[in-house]
Amino acid sequence: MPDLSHGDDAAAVNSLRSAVMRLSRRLKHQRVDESLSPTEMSVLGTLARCGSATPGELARKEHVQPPSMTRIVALLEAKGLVRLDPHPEDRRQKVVTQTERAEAMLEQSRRKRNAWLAGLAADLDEDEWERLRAAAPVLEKLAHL
Amino acid sequence: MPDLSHGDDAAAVNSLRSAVMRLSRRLKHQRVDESLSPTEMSVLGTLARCGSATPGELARKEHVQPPSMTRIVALLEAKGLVRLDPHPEDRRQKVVTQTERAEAMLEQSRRKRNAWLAGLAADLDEDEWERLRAAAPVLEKLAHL
DNA sequence: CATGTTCTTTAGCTTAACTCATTACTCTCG
DNA sequence: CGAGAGTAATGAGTTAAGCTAAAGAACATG
Repeated sequence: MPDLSHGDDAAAVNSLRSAVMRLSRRLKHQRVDESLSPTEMSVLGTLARCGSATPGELARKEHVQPPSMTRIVALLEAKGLVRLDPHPEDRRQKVVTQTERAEAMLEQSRRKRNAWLAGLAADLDEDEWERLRAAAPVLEKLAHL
Repeated sequence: MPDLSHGDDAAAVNSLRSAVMRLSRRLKHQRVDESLSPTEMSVLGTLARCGSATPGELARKEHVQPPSMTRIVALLEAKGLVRLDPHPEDRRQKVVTQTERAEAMLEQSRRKRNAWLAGLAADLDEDEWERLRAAAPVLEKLAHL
């Protein structure tokens, strides 16, 4: 249980908010792959982990409103990275599944990401990396809390 | 020096990217103060730390293009949170300083943020908070690297 | 001085989200 | 069984927050 009277928590929240906003701005432009927005990348990543999901589930995971996810899924489908099938039990829903092409592109983007990583490596020491690794799951938790 | 051959780094980068994008979307909506965008808040925070700065400096710190900062500063000025003075040595530049009103509003928003924090406190244990505190400065570094 | 460079600003555009409303389907309860 | 309530995806229009290109003013340097 965090000590709320401790000023450091408030300061950390401040600092996190600033850093997250600035970082997200950078990430928007520093795309590992042109032609694919960060949210689209994120959706592909989610699909890679979960296998397949309905648009609604994806919207909840990405913290985006359903209409936005409809649009994103449509774009991904147009790029051949995703397939839409009817839901087996509920004909209102659809099932979004990534194609083999998406796997190939994820692999390719993983390579590019490693290059970017190498660039960062020069500026962060091992202790800093360790902190990032440790915090990553907490940030994920925070993101969909 | 990070071990790039170690797959965990790539995974962590993936995870960080996703989490940062989702978090930034949440932060956009979960404003501690209506009527003030996250970037505007961030600028006020920077000014609180640095005293005062030129629009150009602010743009570099926030990783925003100069025209965007012009707009942001203009909005802050319209809300009476910031004052623009001529630069003492270079008449091309201006000096942005926060007003007493900004300090009051920062204090008020600090209170609201603590309430939000209290909400989160229930869902994070002390170890997780510790990781966030530890990672915050690294994220800041990353943000303006 | 003249030319080029830097800082801010203006104007117009793009993107990626949002809200509201609609359609299609499912579920529940009388 | 059928009517009304609820939920899923989507269509249309809007908004927000950044961007680029270009202009104007002030500085710096040959």
